[in-house]
Amino acid sequence: MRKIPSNDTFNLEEFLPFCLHQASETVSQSFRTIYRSDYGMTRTEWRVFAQLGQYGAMTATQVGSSANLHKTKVSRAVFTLEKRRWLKRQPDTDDRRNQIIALTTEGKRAFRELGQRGLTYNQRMRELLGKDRFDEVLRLTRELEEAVAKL
Amino acid sequence: MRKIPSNDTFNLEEFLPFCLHQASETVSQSFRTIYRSDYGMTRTEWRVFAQLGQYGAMTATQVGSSANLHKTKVSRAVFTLEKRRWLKRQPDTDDRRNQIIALTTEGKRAFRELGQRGLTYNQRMRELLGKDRFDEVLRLTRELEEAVAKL
DNA sequence: GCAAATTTGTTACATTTGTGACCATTGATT
DNA sequence: AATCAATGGTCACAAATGTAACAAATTTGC
Repeated sequence: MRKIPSNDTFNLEEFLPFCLHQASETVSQSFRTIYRSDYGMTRTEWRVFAQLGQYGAMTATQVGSSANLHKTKVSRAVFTLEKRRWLKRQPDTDDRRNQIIALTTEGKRAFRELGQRGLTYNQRMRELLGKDRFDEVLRLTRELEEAVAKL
Repeated sequence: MRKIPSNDTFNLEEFLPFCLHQASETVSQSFRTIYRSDYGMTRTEWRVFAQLGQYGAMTATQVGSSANLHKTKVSRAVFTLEKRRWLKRQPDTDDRRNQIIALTTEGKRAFRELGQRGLTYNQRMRELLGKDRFDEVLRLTRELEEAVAKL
């Protein structure tokens, strides 16, 4: 009596969405305390903030498409971050539907801090996992997205 | 003037939580339509359901620890799946706090269907990504969780 | 130039999730 | 045995998200 072959039977432990979700959530939660406890941000807020810190001023739509966030999520995160005075909006004179969003001076300062924490976290994980495997993970995440696009 | 080195500057595109989240969400959403549109299930329900289909009867706590779901999430998913008559609960005579949860006959039938869809999806992704890379992803997801545990 | 279609962003409402309190039961300490 | 702590599960309330409708600005097609 042989073991059930994984190739013609559903097996959760080899099911890509499940495995990825588990790993991703485990990793995300381990970083969460930094933006959450230390800065009182939600995951969405942190993601919007990081986009702006990384790439500079852009419109809400651009934030959303770059980080894969629905426009309502972006809208709400922008509102909250604005209240915190970490970003401000400017009307776009070319297309008055847009608003250009950019970090304030204080927002940039906060981003330098948080970016530093993120860098430290990343380096730590790179050590723990091994640099080759870490880089392999990054490469594979890109390839995964390309693969899904071909579905 | 050289490019900013990735090793001493925060860079979103190499930030593990971000990259993993993007890939994981992209993959999850591409499978979502199957349990969602076709079966009207939420992600949490599907995850609880898959645990039970895969591993058989167990307590709510076991479901949660196996799939990394908070007990309230499990509790609510179990309630919904029970209404749908896909699972039922039995009191545990050894420890009357527990309830043993198991799929019903109809639940098992549904799981065979959904499992088949999942298998097909997984095989498709394996082809698209390449078997080696696919297997590599699965291996790395496990190693990632171990790495986080050492944090 | 103008009506219809599209895009940007916000809002209201419904659904889902997070958090803490809670009850019932079991285990541990004495 | 009596008390106290720990565990399994549910509930109520708050916070976050998804969805659809919307107004305002722009683009398209005629």
